[in-house]
Amino acid sequence: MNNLGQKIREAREKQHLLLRQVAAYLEVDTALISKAERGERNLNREQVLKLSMLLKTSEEELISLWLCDKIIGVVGDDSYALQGLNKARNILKEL
Amino acid sequence: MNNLGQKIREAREKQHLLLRQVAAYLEVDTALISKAERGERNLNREQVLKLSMLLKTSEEELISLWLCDKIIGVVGDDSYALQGLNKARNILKEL
DNA sequence: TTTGACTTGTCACAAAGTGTCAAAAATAGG
DNA sequence: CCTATTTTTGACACTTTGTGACAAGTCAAA
Repeated sequence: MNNLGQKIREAREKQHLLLRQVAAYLEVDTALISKAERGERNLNREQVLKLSMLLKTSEEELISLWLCDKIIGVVGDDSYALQGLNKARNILKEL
Repeated sequence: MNNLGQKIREAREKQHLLLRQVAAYLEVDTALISKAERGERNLNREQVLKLSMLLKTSEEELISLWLCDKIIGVVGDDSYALQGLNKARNILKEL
């Protein structure tokens, strides 16, 4: 499971949209959306942005979930994950 | 530039080691170390661990710098980077 | 000018990511 | 139960990215 995917499925069902419809909106195959919702495939930033419109969800929420998933994918189960995260956080806060 | 690379170069010079020597220790080409120190190439986890021994630097410090670089590479210049980071942080704190 | 340290670019190969398709599985409606 | 529709799955071709090695390059010091 997957944070962004979970959110997307939730929002999609709340709006009574089919995978097929979401896929058409993003101009991709239905299978891709199915997989994205279950965390088997990644969407790209533009696709997430478009989804935030279609699904009436805040851009910030969706994009930060998307980033969150990518981060977890990268530091995942490393025993120093939190330490790395904190270092990154401090560096990004500067900019 | 690169956080891990910077640290490694610093530590290597403090110990008066040559790229060649570090490379031999890790059993890779000298060029790879040169690039790693300048952030052009990534090392893998084992290599970083071995380096922490050779360079007498704490494992935690080096690995978390390594993770930090990976995180920044992924969320890099996204305008929601910090929000994503915070979400990831909260999730990882749970586990 | 020669030597040794470091850097750079390129190569071949491996690994991972991307979107699509067809078919299978699950689900809902009659 | 049967059928139609939605969703999931696995395979595929293709592209992109990563990896390690090599050879040639720069540069400074002796």
